Amino acid sequence: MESVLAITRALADESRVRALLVLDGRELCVCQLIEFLELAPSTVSKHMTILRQARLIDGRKKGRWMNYRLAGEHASPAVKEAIAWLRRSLTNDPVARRDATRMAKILKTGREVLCGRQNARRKPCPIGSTAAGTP
Amino acid sequence: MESVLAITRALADESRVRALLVLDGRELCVCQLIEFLELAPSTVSKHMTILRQARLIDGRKKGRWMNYRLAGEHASPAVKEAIAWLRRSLTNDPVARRDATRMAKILKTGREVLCGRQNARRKPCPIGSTAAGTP
DNA sequence: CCTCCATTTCGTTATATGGCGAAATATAGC
DNA sequence: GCTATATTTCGCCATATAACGAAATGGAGG
Repeated sequence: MESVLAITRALADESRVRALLVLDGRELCVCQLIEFLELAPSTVSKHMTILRQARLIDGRKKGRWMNYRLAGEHASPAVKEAIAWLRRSLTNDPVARRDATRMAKILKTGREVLCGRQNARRKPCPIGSTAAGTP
Repeated sequence: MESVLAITRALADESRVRALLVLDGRELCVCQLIEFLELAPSTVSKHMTILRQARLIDGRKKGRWMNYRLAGEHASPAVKEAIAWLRRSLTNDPVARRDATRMAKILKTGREVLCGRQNARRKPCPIGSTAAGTP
């Protein structure tokens, strides 16, 4: 019961739902999620922690950068089905569509703008290997 | 997006999840749910309101008694799939199993004990037509 | 070692939420 | 009309939660 409640509670916040949807099919770094959600870094970090504790996402550190992606094939059936449910239920949602467009732009703007947004004069995120713009 | 969040938020509480599970395949009256959840009548009423607003359940009044059941075939795909997800994810859950056993007993004890529990010297709930002990 | 940078953790604050009891409302029977 | 009863609504309270900024931590490079 607790694992199911961890999932439902993790999904009970709009920012976390939106984050999960843009994580579909790609790995993103915290800095990209911060840009996307337009929240403070500490807030995004906490949201990611909640999603991770519910096992909805996996995180891996690459140098200074922390990447997150949706739970993969090793995930429990409950997790997999919850993610599938979210995806199906919000496929035609206007917010989700607008988010997808925004995220595409964020991935394009990439390095210079991205980290610079959060702290002036910051060194850009390096390009990662999994997705364009992901460190 | 709001309807999906209404669903996820409704599922983010253990009592509401447990109520949904015992509503599977049966219609129950508030008094039975009060007995089952061991919460105050006002609390159960509020939980049911949340579930109803998320369209996860339907309610209908029968005289003084209010019956609730899971959303039926008219429900949205998101609602249907969320309920199915819950059912599948908690099929073997010990809490859910214990709850099912308890609810079977509550249905058996029926009228005399049920309403009497909540207010001494109360008239028993009349027997309903949909399930044993449901008004 | 240092400085710089990304992220997490911590503490605070405003708001939301789950619980209760009391009051209000709705229904039944006389 | 009345009384009795089931349920909902309201108000209150304790706790949880989402947001923020500051501090702490972890990693990179010199």
